[in-house]
Amino acid sequence: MKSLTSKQEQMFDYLLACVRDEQYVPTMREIAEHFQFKSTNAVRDHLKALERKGYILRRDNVSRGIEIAQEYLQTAPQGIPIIGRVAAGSPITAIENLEGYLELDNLYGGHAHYALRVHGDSMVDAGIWDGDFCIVREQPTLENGQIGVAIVEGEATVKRIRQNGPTVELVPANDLYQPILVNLRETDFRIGGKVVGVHRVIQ
Amino acid sequence: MKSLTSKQEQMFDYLLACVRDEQYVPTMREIAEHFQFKSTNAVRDHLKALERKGYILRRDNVSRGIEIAQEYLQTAPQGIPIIGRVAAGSPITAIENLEGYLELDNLYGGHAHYALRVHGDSMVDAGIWDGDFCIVREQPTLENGQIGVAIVEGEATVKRIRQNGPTVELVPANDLYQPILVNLRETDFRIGGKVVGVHRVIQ
DNA sequence: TTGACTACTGTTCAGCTGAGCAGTATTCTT
DNA sequence: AAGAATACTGCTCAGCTGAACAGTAGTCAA
Repeated sequence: MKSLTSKQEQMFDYLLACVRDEQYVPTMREIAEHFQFKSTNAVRDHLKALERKGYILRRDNVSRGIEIAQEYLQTAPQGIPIIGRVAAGSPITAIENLEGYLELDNLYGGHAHYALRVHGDSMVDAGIWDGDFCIVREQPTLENGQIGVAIVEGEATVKRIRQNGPTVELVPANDLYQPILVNLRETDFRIGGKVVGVHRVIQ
Repeated sequence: MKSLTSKQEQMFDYLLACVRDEQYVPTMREIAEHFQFKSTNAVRDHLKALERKGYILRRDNVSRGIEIAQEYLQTAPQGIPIIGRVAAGSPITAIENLEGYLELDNLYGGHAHYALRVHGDSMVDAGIWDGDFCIVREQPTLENGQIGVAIVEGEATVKRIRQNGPTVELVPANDLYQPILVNLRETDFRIGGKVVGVHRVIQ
């Protein structure tokens, strides 16, 4: 994007502040007053420059018809910064270390996902601990042996799920527990989805 | 909040659509045209009602001076819905099962947090696997034995950290590895923070 | 030194804008 | 049966608004 002069930048910052912080687009006269211009034409020239350089869009002949270009309208980046290699000597969250942002909506967004809190330690060997949140993608079936949510008689549990004909085997990941066998002919059973993520809050 | 009549609701929905989806507050005449009113006074009456009931705020004598009340301006809830007990028979993501939303910014927001991708299996017995994201709260010290980020000669690793006088012990959570001893007098060492969360993406 | 660009002042003008008043009709509550 | 609220039409008016034109002054590159 083309660079702005210092005056143009001031004006753009003012517009951003108005539109983003208030929900409020100023008129040319309001802008003129803010910058203590004695003519609206000063504003007009600046707005023209900002439009030409792609920072704003304007609706002609419409009061308060200024629109901030999409790419400048973004709010602060969402999520937690992901740090890659730590550059020697620099503070750990320095920009040069930044690899991206960890954000659940971005990671799992778009499809039907939900989180389920795990009770008990039956899945510890799969790295799923008591109290962890399982992030589940809703889907009606699983490949044999995948970890998913089994809903047995309305009760949801996270297990490794294997189907053998009319019997579904819910296999814990902990030697202290035995697999649970569910007879599809006798028991109300459905699959709540596939576990696609695990989140643990410590302390 | 007071309830709206159906016409008032239509108008409020229209305003919400304009303001939220476009960045654009309509004039009374634009609203009148949209609803095919022949007089702006119909709009005026509705806006008055909406203002009286607290759904909007108005700037008097200002063009496009409509403001949506803060509580209605919220965008869609962020994060992944957390499902509690699954009500029998109902679809799993039904509202009655909803317990809240899993959202990293809410969980860890406010303070200086970052995420660090774990390489290797030295912390598997602590439930931190190869490829997991550790969510780290920046802090300069740890209590003895807490899991945190150790930065040794600019290299960041997640370990259980214990300090014995001039020596720091980086203890893996895996019997296959030996603790690493760091001499503070010889080695550049600092603590990158405390691990307060773990996130794993499966598949 | 010429021309392009930036950064304004000053003024005019058509048309937009919200506010206000006077009505009408309908529905709902008391 | 009466009053209040809703849901409009129709019209006027002061003041706001963006656009346009004619200037001035400074900077900067060719």
